[in-house]
Amino acid sequence: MTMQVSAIRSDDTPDRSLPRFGYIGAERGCGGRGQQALYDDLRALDRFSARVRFAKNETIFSEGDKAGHAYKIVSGMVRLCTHTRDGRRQIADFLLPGAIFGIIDRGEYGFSAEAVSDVVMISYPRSQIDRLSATKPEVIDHIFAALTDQFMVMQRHLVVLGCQNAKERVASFLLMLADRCNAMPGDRIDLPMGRQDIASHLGLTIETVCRAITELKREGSVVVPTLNQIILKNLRALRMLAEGQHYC
Amino acid sequence: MTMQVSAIRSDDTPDRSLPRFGYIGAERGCGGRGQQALYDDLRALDRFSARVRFAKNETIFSEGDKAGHAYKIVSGMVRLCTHTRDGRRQIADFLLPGAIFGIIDRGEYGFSAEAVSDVVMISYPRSQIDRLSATKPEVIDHIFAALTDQFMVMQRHLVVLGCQNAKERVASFLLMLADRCNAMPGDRIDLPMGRQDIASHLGLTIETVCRAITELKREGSVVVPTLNQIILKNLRALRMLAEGQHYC
DNA sequence: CGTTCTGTTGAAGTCTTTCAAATATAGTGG
DNA sequence: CCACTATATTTGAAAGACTTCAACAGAACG
Repeated sequence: MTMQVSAIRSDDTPDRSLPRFGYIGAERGCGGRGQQALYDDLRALDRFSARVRFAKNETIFSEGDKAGHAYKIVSGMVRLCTHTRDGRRQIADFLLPGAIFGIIDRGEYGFSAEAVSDVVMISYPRSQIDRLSATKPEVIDHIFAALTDQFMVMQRHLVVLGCQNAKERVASFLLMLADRCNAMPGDRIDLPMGRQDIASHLGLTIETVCRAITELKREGSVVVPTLNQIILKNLRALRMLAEGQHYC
Repeated sequence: MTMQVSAIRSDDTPDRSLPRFGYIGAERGCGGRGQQALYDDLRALDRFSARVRFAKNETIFSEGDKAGHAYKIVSGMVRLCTHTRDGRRQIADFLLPGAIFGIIDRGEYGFSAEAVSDVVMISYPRSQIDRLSATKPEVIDHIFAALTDQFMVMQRHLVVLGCQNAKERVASFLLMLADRCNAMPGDRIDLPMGRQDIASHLGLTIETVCRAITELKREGSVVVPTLNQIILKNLRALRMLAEGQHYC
C-alpha cells in the first residue's frame, strides 16, 4: 500500500533508500507525493469531516448506494468488493490506513466497502470535496494521482487473475501486502483478512489458498507464526513465483 | 463500448429506448454525457491534433514509454495490454471507435497499446491537454467521467476473471462487445481480434475459447458466419451464463 | 469448558491446459 | 484466378490444476 503509507509518513522521509520487498507495485511510489499533497489538501475539509468507526465485517456502503461520502482509513482494514447476482464475490482490493476511497464514484458507489477488521475512518462529504475541487485545481490533480495509483493496482491484479496459477497468486498477494505495509524483509506482516477473503481476492477457493500457503511454508519461503501473521523468508523465491521465471 | 458510442452519436438521441443487449455494462451509459462533452471540449485541441494511422498488430506505444500523447480512435480496434516478464500477456481491454486512451497515464504509459486491425486515430499532445485542463475545469470533470467508466470496465472484468468459468467468460465477452457496438439483437458483431486475443483477455487458452464458442454454437446461442463475425441468437441463455443462474 | 466458526488436509471429480494433429483461412507469387 | 505456403482455428486425447466434498484440527468466544 505504497500510496496509503506515503500518505501517513512524512513526505521527506527518504525511506526509499531502505531495502524493500521490491514488489512490482513499489514503482507505484511515484504516486506517493500526490497522495501526500492530497492528504494536506484534505485538511481544508476538516471542519466537514467526521470520525466514524465500523465493526469487523460491517458494511460501510454497498454497490449502488448514493455516493455521499469519501473515506480515509485511520486504522484497520477495508475490503472493496463486488457481489454477483448468484452470490459469488470478488474482492477488488484491500485498503490499509491512509487509503482514501469513494472519491472515484459519481452518484452511486461502484462497489461495496466492508470492514475487514474494526475500522476507524474519517468521512468527507462528497459535496464538500467537489466544492473544494472547483476552487483548488491542485486538489483535482492529486485526486487524479490517487486514481492513477488505483488504476495500476487494478491492472496489476488483472494480470494476477488472468495469467497466474494458485501459488503465483498467493506469492503476488503476499509481496503486494508486504510492500504496502512498508514491511522490511523479516518483518511480521499482518493478515487481518481471513483465508476466504484472500481466496475471494485471488479468484481461488479457500482450500487452494491454504494448500498454496502450506506449500510455501514447506519450501521455507514463508513462516506463519499465527493465523493472522506471516513472515516472508525467501524473497527471491517469492519474486520468482510472482514475477515469472526469468527473474535472475 | 457505451462511452465511445455515446461520444459519437448526438447526445440527445434517445436511443436508450431501443432494445439493447442488456449487458451489465449498459448502465455505464451514465458516463455518456461526460464523454460527449469531453468530445466537444477536445475540439479546442484540434489545432494541435494529428491524424495518425497504425497497421494491424503495430504497437502504438509500450508500457513505460513517455506518455506524450492521448489518442481518440476514429476507426479500427485497439487492445490495451500488459506484457509480463515471462512472456505472458494480459489484454485489459479492447477499444472501439470513439474511445479515448492515454489520458490516465502520467509521465509514463501504464500499459501497451496495439492495433488489433488497421487503425486511424487522432493524437493529442498531453502537454496541450494539461494546459486545457488548467483553464477549463469542466474538461477535468469530463476526463474524470471517462476514468470512472474505465474503472467500471476493469472492475467488471475483475469479476469475470475472478469468478467465472470458461463458457461464462466467453458469454460475458460477447455480450460486452455487443453492447459496446450498440448492436441490436440479431446483428452481426465484428470480432476483429483473433481467438488468441480473446483468450489473452479472458485468461484462458485459445483452445478453451474455441471449445466454449463451439459449445455456444451447438446450443444455438450464437451463430458464427465467418471467423470474424458472430451473431447472438439466444440472449437469455447468454445472460444466464454471464450474470449468474438467477436470471429468471 | 463446550460450542461454533475458521482453517487445514485428504480423496475424488471436474474443468482447463497441454500436446498433437487436422482443418480452415489468408496471403503470395505465378 | 489458381496453386501453394504460412498462419490461424478447431478438434481429440491425455495430463495437470483447481475445486468439491468430507472429515478433522485448531482458534475464538461466550
